[in-house]
Amino acid sequence: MGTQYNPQQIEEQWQAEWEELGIYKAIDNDTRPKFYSLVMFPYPSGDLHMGHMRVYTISDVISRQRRMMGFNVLNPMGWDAFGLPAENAAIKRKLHPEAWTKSNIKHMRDAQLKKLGTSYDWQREVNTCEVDYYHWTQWILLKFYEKGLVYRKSAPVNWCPQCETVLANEQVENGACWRHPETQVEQKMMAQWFLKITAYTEQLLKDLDQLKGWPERVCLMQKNWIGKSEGAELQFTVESKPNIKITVFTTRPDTVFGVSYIVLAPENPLVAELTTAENKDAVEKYVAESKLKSELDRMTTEKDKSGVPTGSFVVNPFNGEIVPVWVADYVLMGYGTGAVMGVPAHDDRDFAFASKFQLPIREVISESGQSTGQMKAAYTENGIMLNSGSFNGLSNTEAKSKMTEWAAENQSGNARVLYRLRDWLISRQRYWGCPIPLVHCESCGVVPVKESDLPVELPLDVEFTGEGGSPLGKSQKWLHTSCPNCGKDARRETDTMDTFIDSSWYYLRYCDVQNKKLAFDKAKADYWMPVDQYVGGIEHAILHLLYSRFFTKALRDCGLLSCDEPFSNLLSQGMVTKFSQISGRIEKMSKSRGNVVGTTDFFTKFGADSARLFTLFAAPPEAELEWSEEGAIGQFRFLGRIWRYIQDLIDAGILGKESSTKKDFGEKGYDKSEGLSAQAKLLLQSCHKTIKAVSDDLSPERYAFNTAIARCMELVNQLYAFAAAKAQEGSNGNGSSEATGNSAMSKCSPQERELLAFAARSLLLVMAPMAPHLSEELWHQCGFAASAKDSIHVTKWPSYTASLTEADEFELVFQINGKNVSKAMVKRGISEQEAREVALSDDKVIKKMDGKDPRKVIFVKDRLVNIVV
RNA sequence: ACCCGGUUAGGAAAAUUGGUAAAUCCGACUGCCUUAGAAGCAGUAUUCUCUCGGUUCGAGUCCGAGACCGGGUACCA
Repeated sequence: MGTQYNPQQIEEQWQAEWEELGIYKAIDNDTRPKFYSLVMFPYPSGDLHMGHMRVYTISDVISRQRRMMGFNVLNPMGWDAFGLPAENAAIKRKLHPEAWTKSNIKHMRDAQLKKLGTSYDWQREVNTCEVDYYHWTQWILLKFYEKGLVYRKSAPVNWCPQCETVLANEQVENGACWRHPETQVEQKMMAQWFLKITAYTEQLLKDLDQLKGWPERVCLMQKNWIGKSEGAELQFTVESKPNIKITVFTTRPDTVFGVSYIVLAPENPLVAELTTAENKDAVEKYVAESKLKSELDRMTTEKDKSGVPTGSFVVNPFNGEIVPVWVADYVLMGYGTGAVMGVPAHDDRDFAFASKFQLPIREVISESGQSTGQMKAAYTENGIMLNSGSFNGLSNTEAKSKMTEWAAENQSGNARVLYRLRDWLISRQRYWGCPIPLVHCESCGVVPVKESDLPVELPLDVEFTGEGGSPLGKSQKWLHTSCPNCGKDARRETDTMDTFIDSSWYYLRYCDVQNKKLAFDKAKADYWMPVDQYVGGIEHAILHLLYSRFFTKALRDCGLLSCDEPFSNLLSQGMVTKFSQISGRIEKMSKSRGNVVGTTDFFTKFGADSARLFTLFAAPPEAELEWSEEGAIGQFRFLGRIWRYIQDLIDAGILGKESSTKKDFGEKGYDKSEGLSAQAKLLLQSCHKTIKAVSDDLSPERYAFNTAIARCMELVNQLYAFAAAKAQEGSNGNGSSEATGNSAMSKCSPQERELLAFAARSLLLVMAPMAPHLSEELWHQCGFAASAKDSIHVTKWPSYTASLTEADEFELVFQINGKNVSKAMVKRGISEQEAREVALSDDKVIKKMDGKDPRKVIFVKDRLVNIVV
């Protein structure tokens, strides 16, 4: 009797063995084709749960299968280790962020990711909070600075007057400070550092077309985020002050004859200039109120339009009409020119505004070109121009360009393309981030730190109170330095970088992690890049992926890299959910919802292989997956079935290190079907079919892990059916309840023994990427391994014989008028003529046809005959 | 509001190009067992693919309309 399947006994042992053998090491410039497999590296928050494990499992299966397919696989792992939670932990628990982060990393790496049985090349581990890494983050920033991609300007920040510090957006809860729910957060203008991502807007937009391997919706989200809109800028001269012109941006220059007012954003500097004495109080009050509103009111869905008139008027350049200038907070200073022309007849928002304040509504486009009278809503469709002077009668799309031309000729406007994408604010007034390597000198201004003086290290002796401004500013020793330019006293920049910067180039550092002279060697990066398969959460569809694309392009333009796009293929795995006691609903697995399933308990009870199989099996990778303990145990049962079957084969002497049964079946696999029983033939077909199906399912075109596992289960079911049939042989029906066992197996002929060995071999190989521990253990037990140092994970992926993937007979279906009537077993490849004869002589068909003549007969090869009467 | 995506047995899902709907797992049920099982073996059942209309010899699959569910964006001019 063989041993029982006990994952605890085998998993840890093989994990150690793999590490020792170094089989997951990626080799620079190897002759095999390269495959760069990447998973979004985690923030080391301390503990991973089953929900997190999904992405690592998927990425690991891809890596392992590609390795078996003969690729030189780079499958690295690292840590996105800077960030706010470490600082919060420091404030709360008096623990230094570095200590907190490092102990979390150790736990996640050794007790969680390794225990999952992942195949990472740990020699390439990257940690963004280590000097070795952020040295190069700073170096890259200096390269960008040289290129003019880094600049400083004033921008609003969230400011808590109680803490006297800047808050990240996540620290603002319902408009209040996360530490002081009673204190309203204010918007304060401060000088901030920006990265000029807008220099790459068009490339970022255009190259989305190249990303054929990305989910369409991610491309669409990026496209919307970039938000290209084509239109025109039009100038309206202020009536009382002709030297002042208000420039508005509009995508609808064709509606300019319908302008009944102009609106300025409250922050627009023109507001003060244009407000007349009698309107001063009202306008100032309104501006002050809207300053406070911003955060809180953005949450409310339907906002009532508000606004006040400035008392000034402007002239419409097209028709000379005089229209009033208002201030309203539905106009944003940050987009376009901070001024908008109000066309109530053809814009929903303007319609609402005009209705509320009884401003005129003039129709200038309609379906027919005729006035439709009293309007009840804005007409935003295309149509024919009216009330528009010489442009009347044109289609509005035609008028758009004609009117823009007219504006340009008359010095009152021009065509203009606008993007929603803004420059990237990278300043964070925090401690636990990468210091910005710039120095402020009284005489020289902003001066970059010399490359040779990098890295600018984070000082470790900093106090964390969470109050009184940036922690770095309080470290006097660190703050004061000398100017790299003139040598006089200077101050370091106390802002640190947004952590999205750290994660915008980590995939490049993996290519050359040890480099002490450069962020990465160009040749090595060019060998590995682009990433062949990136796997990660949909929550990074916009920012992380867009920033990384920007970095790749900017680094390319710095001459450091050759590729245009970092990630050729992207897989966004769905989230893992579970019923939450707190909300009473099925929700995303998370600590706050109280529905997490820990990894350690499950791994010790049922093993990592069962956890891996369940997360792969329960849903396709992009779909949501509900964690189910019963379901996961089902996978444990499945593995137990494989284990017991193979033990029986070993007990029967069919397999095992000492057994003499053939263990390698060459390129085509075992392919002798002559002399096999019907049941054995089915098994042989099942083997070839499984290899084909799993190969297809694990290919990048499909990544259908769920069906791959289902195919493996079918093969196992077929193996049991074969054993049951064997047990029946000669035992007169009421045989033993165990299908397998020595008695059944020992009845096998030498040919059947070979077939079983082939089946076991094939099954273990195709299961290896998904259940790496069990496959490896049984591989060795069966004697398939060439030596103790050999591994199934570096064994060649099996091939199959196409002709053996199907039975030579199949059920030909007979339909009458598309409805199933009958069927019959016939030879595969039967000709249309033969099939037609068989169909027309079938009893049920004759009966159903009732003597009628077939009008038409449709034949689908190896499937059906459809008789139309 | 707008833009995506989805809806198949009790639950999760399969069905590469229109061609026998329901592979596989969970759950339920039945039988077997001289180790009665969170883990064995063998077997059974459930229903016609959300609704309506169209194209077709033939539609879960393609087209149109609607219902419901999920996601993204959110005054972007």
